[in-house]
Amino acid sequence: MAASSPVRVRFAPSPTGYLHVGGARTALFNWLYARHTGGTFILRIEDTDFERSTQEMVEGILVGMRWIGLEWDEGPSFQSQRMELYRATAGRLVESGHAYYCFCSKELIEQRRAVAQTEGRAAKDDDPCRRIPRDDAERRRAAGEAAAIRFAVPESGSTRFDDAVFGSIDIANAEIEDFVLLRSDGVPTYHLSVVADDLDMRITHIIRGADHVSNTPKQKLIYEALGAPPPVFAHVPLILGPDKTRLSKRHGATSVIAYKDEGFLPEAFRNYLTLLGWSPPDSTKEIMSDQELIALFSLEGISHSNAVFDRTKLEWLNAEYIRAMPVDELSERLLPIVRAAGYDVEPGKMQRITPLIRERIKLLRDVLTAADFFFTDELPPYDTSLLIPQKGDLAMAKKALERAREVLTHTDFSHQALDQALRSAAKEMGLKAGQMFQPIRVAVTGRNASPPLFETLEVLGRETALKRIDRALNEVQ
RNA sequence: GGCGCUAUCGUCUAGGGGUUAGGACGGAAGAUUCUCAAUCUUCAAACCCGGGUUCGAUUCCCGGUAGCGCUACCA
Repeated sequence: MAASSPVRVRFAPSPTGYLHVGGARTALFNWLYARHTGGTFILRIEDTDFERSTQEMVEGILVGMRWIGLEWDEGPSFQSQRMELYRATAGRLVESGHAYYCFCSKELIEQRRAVAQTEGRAAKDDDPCRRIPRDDAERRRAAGEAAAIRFAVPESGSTRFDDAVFGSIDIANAEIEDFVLLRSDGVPTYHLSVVADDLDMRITHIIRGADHVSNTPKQKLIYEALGAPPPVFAHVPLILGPDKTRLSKRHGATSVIAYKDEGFLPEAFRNYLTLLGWSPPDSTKEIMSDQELIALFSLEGISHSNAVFDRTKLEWLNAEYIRAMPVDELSERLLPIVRAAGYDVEPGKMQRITPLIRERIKLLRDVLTAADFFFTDELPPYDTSLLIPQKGDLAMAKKALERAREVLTHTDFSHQALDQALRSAAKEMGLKAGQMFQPIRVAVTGRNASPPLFETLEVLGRETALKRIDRALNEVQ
């Protein structure tokens, strides 16, 4: 591969499922590499498995890609629309003697494989069709006999490639089966379509999951048979669940859209995923903008071992991004979530609530539990025993609330004024701050943990605050 | 079964022939405080095992073990 040719990378998902975390990370690495090198990022949909591919999943993948913010420069192209290319490529391979027609039944092949395995050899099928003279094969095909096209893997020697992550990998050809290129129904298999497309699209670097390492020699063989130089391969270690098995639906949220719905920020998601299996030259740096990520990203920094997806750390990172976000912007992102939950909140009010909860939420959706008491007039039922302060009794709670009621009736509703007035009231009554403030907090929020009391009161307003205190006094009678 | 890849705190990782093996999340303790959160300080926590090479291996080599991947007319 000429070092000077412009970088062209691709993400090539198969629409048999939603865009999952592993796929998103692969897409992200490709995107980062393209942006880092000023290259081109191509999206290609590998939908040659007609049984399992659906239009819905294609949409799902596009939606996922847009949400995580990975813009592609070319595509999406669809393999289902490029069948001619694959058939022609398979034809060339037969022509040049690198592939042959196979007339075997599925059962026959399985039988041979099983025998090979019991003999302790590679579970590999040695296909006698390979020795059918071409003329005979053509005749049988012309007579209407169905045939697949298999690649004729060299019987000796080995196939080697240099992986940008793992280094040199060498596999004995004797271990590689004569794999199918074109199914008997004329539909290409993965090995054929990837190579044909990657060649056609002039892909220079293939960055993909490490589950493809073992496939790579097969593809290298196709490149060689086609007389084409192979691209650079860079295999990225896999993402595991907490039980160290490959991340899957069993581990809960697996579609990236689920993360969107939970209130993760795409920028935090990108940051976290980039760190999963890659580290910058200065591994002390963890919170990085897209600009930094792009500037620093390199294939050399990709690690060699699989990584466990750590949701807790993702949440921490997300919280970091939330805290760093300007109030206006955060408020704008929060508002639609609040409204979707059925609360009718004015943007102006949301702006005032946001700074009070910004440090208290990890996910955007947390706004619903952290600030619900701001959104409704009437507080839902709550545990009134919470009104009683830790160091105090019911009588004390009542006294505090009654006094608070007086104070709130007359005091200016700014948090400074409230702070001062309530504090001196507590002092007069000989109550500690907590003994005075906790009952009020519970009365106005319905819970014993909330944003700072005075700021909360300020946003709530006099009318609501008094109403809630009255209610608390009633419940306590 | 065969082949391949990998192996540093619980997790993500840095490092690399001689280091107090560094950072982050999480955990613990403390400070602050009207609660919670945030913040700050401190602490605990790792080189898979066995050989070899070497003056010296966590680092290099070999073997073992374990995990993962591939082993389809799926991708």
